Amino acid sequence: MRRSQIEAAWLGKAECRTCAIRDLVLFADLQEADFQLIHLPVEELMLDAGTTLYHSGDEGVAAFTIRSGLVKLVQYLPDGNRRIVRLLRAGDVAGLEVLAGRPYEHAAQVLQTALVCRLPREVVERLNRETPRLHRQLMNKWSDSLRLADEWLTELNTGTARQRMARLFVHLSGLSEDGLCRMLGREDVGAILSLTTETSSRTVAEFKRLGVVQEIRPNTFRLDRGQLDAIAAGG
Amino acid sequence: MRRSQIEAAWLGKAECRTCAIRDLVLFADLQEADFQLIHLPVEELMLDAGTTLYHSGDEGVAAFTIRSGLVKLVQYLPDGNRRIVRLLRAGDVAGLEVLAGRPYEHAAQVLQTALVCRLPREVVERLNRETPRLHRQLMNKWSDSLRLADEWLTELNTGTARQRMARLFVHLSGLSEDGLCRMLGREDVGAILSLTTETSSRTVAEFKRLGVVQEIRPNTFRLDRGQLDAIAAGG
DNA sequence: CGCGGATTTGACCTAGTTCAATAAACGTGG
DNA sequence: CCACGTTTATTGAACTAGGTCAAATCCGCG
Repeated sequence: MRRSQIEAAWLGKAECRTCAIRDLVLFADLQEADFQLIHLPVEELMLDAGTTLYHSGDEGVAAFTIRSGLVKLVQYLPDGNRRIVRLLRAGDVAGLEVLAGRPYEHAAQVLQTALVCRLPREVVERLNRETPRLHRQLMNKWSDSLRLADEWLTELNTGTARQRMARLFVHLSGLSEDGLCRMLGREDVGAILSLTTETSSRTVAEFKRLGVVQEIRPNTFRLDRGQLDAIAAGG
Repeated sequence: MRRSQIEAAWLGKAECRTCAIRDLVLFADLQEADFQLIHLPVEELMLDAGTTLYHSGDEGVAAFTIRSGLVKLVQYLPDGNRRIVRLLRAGDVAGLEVLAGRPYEHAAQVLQTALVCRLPREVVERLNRETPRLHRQLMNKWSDSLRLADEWLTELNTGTARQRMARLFVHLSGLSEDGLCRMLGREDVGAILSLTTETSSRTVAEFKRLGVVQEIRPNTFRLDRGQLDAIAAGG
């Protein structure tokens, strides 16, 4: 049982002013003067796969901007069952709920080495109070999260295992620049699509056999979008 | 194919200042002066079951506060499939996404006669710009919606048909003051739990047979929470 | 009373689960 | 760099929950 070993990954204070992906993130609209309002440090962290950003139920002291990599939000059921409710990538924000004064809703774990910025709750709250320029972005992030959650339900939890898996391949390919698709571990796939690991494995195997996907290197695939779309639609 | 017959249900301009459920809704924190900022009318509407508030993809001109009744948010898949992604009741807000400048994500339809307030986008935007007191509430509503969406996925789309149905009964009973539970049409139940109407029907029938629920009058049930919780947990 | 939609029930069938065994992949220390 | 233990993925065979198709019943309503 490791608690988050976040401390180990400290890179330094982030320089938000010159952030390369600022147009993607929460501080997109901020102007020079607004940055004066940031008094607590925004830290930059490099986190390896497997690291936990926070646990479900923890009191929220910070939200996290994902600058690169991939993070999963996991929710546990009373019966021990486990569902992955969202995947976050560059530009997404984990732990928005703390800005509404609530504890974390999920556990957040790194799937692919991630660079994240830790935004203390007070920094965001202060900025939100003092400058209206953050409102719009914050609203956008909420809206994005909600749209993602709804899509997740309708796309990845509706239809046959083949359809859902096809949609997952497409979805994941959208998360990487190169055309390739890094598939997740079979257990995680199961927790996303509401399938057993066995069925996940079998379905991926079937797709390989049919040539719908091609395994370039272990668990990394080249996709045939045409065929995948056909399957996703009910082929 | 009826378009929304919202016009037919116009009750008059809402008097937000004296709203009976103001502490529940978006304008909870507003003060006397803030109401001066409302220039466009907030309309109050009484809508019968079956009425459509808006369609997916429509350009958003207003959000809606639900004051009573029950509203479903429906999302359609490319293949014609249909999922209900959320149920809204008193205090909830439909169409928040328009405040982030996006078109409606879902279709919103009334399930049980509903009293709603129509909040023109500009009213909320103006208030949001000019008074910070709305921010907090708006944030809460976003956060509520997101939590509801995630719960929906983990509770109502995970486990066996019996478990999901048991959780739906419990969930619905939470939406009415009297201890009773008004169940939805079997087709809607299917669209919520990701089941066919037949399985929905069979499962409800089984629960009746087992005495887990008791049909007081057509489609209205008295629940045995103990047994339902047991089933929900995997009995 | 008779019509149209929703619900229930039955019989059959298949997609996906379960249980169990095997085989890769991966990290670790020698 | 290789042997070894651990984890993770794959595959098989038997089983079952839930889907499918079709018929029967119920219900509100003009």
